[in-house]
Amino acid sequence: MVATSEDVARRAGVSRGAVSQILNGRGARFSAGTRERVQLAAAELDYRPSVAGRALARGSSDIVIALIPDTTFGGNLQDLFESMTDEFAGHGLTLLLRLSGTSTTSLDHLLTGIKPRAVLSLTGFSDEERAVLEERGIRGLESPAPTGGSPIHDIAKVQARHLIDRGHRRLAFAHLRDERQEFYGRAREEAFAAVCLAEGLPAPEVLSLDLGLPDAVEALRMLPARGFGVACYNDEVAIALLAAAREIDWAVPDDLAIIGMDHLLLGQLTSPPLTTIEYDQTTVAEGAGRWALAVLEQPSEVSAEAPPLQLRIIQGGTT
Amino acid sequence: MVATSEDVARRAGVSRGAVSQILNGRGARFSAGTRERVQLAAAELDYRPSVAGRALARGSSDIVIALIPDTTFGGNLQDLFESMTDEFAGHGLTLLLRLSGTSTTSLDHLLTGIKPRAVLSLTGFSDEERAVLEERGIRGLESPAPTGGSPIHDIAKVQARHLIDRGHRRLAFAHLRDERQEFYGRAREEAFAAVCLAEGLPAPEVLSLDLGLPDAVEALRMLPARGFGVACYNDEVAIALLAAAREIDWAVPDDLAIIGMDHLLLGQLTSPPLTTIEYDQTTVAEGAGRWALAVLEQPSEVSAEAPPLQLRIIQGGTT
DNA sequence: CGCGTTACGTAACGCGCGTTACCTAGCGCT
DNA sequence: AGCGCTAGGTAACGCGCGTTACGTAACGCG
Repeated sequence: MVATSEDVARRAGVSRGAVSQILNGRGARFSAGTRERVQLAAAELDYRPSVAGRALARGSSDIVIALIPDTTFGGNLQDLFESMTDEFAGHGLTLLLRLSGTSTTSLDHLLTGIKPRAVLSLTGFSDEERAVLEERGIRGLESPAPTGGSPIHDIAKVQARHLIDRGHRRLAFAHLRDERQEFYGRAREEAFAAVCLAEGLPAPEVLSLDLGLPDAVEALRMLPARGFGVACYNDEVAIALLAAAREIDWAVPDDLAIIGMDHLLLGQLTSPPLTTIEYDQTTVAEGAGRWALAVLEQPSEVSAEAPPLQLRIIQGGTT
Repeated sequence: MVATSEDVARRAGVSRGAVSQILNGRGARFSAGTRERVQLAAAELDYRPSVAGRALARGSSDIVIALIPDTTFGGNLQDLFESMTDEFAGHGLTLLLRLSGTSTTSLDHLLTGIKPRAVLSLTGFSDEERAVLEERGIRGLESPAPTGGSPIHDIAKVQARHLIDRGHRRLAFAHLRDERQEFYGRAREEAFAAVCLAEGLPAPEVLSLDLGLPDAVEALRMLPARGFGVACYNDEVAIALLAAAREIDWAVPDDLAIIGMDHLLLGQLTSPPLTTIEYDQTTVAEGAGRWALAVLEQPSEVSAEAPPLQLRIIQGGTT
């Protein structure tokens, strides 16, 4: 049905071993003519080595599995993974996605079974995941943290600084009440609180809401007074709070200042449009992809350099 | 590093062949004692058959690849795939995701390499994709169309009927101007137009917009007059049009009626909240997952029955 | 000529598994 | 005893590939 290396060998008039060597870069020992004949035959037959056979012989496949965190996927992120898929394909690697919400043992099964060349995560691994990878001897690739701390901390810092710069002294952090965001949300909250502390401000209030009007209103009522500046987990939370403020007739940004995160298109359609933070996901992804490829092909040089996360404040009308 | 079937065999004091047979349901010929010893040994060693070895021996792996269409992913859909991942895992299948934006030849490479047990698509395959699957002899699973037409047609119909029921005679369809939606968008538009025709109404106006205010306003200006009822590709488009209407001081729903699709949480935060269509993605996914498993395990009974897509109108304030 | 090199390939093993043909012991029956 | 049968299990092949030890010429050189 599909051409095997045996077919290629026959067509090129050589042995299977020769085909294998030539097509895998170890062909220096063969004459130019033979190399050419093999290359040609492979091309003509559209030969594509079997992942299974190769994995069996070599111990690991050419598959790279990207763990998709339980944070909101879609939109830019999707574009990003798409371009990464193409980029990897160009290097003979197959990028597949795995939703990582499932248990760690499930991940373990995946690894022992598929023997991927590497596992990739743009948001870093949990300790559990790291342990499993280590145990199975599988390469874990995570976008190295830009100097100066993780992206998560950077985001929290930028949000806090912006609110403080705009004159707010009483700050709050608004979580998305979704257990899947637990991990990142908590980190963001802590980093945010740290900035408040460093600036000599009182500890921030902490809100938590679902994306519904009643819930958002309820959250606002938890604030001790008007005049707070709220850093939101993302633009969706920000939109919800904005709607809630309108509902209870709080003026934005006077009674409530809001800064989001993500620069969602929908966030610019509110009135006033959201103040938010943009970062170029495409750049991040391309960087991560390129970096991953480099690491995979030059296992020695683990160049831990990655372009720093560029966070840009989009000044809207909510701060 | 990892236990092989040989290890299990040694530990159970039997041959490797016995292990293979017993663990694959062909163990009726073995004594109960032997079966038990093998099962126990496998459990103790946490034996997990190598995907590669199995794929090689059997011709296809236990991997199921889900093609993720270029439509918006995330949110409910993500939950859905997550639960499907778990459900598949329970049946010894590994569900991986593949962004299908990339070329068909890329899909071809994927198939010939990995030899997945099946390829799954919730939205149906393109003709190209179907051809590739056929050629490679790989099972393509698509959620069978509920009786009475595809989900796409159902959506268009429900939107049109609702607008007509609310007294609108001049209808429009609003596309999302994103080439990735091209395929589904066009189908929806055509189905929508068909309903108009059947009802003796003039052909619908066709709008197309990006999710930005200027673009949405521009789209509205393309309408020949006020008083149109617009069926939107999704809630995001609807939100954009709603914002545009407010921008140019059109009253909703009098000057412009809007019905969305998806029942996005954010769509309920607008003022007025969106009239939209909800469908239980979880149910759809679970149904699809169950169906897929059934088909895979009973290759003969291709029960083409799937629960019909339940579309429910969420009456908001925009119609 | 005789010997050592190099250039060019090939044969063969093993990766982990599924499958099938085959073997052996035990038992019942004539 | 001889035959047939079944239950219970094993040996061995092949899936497609990467890798390495091993030819086998041709060639250079004294």
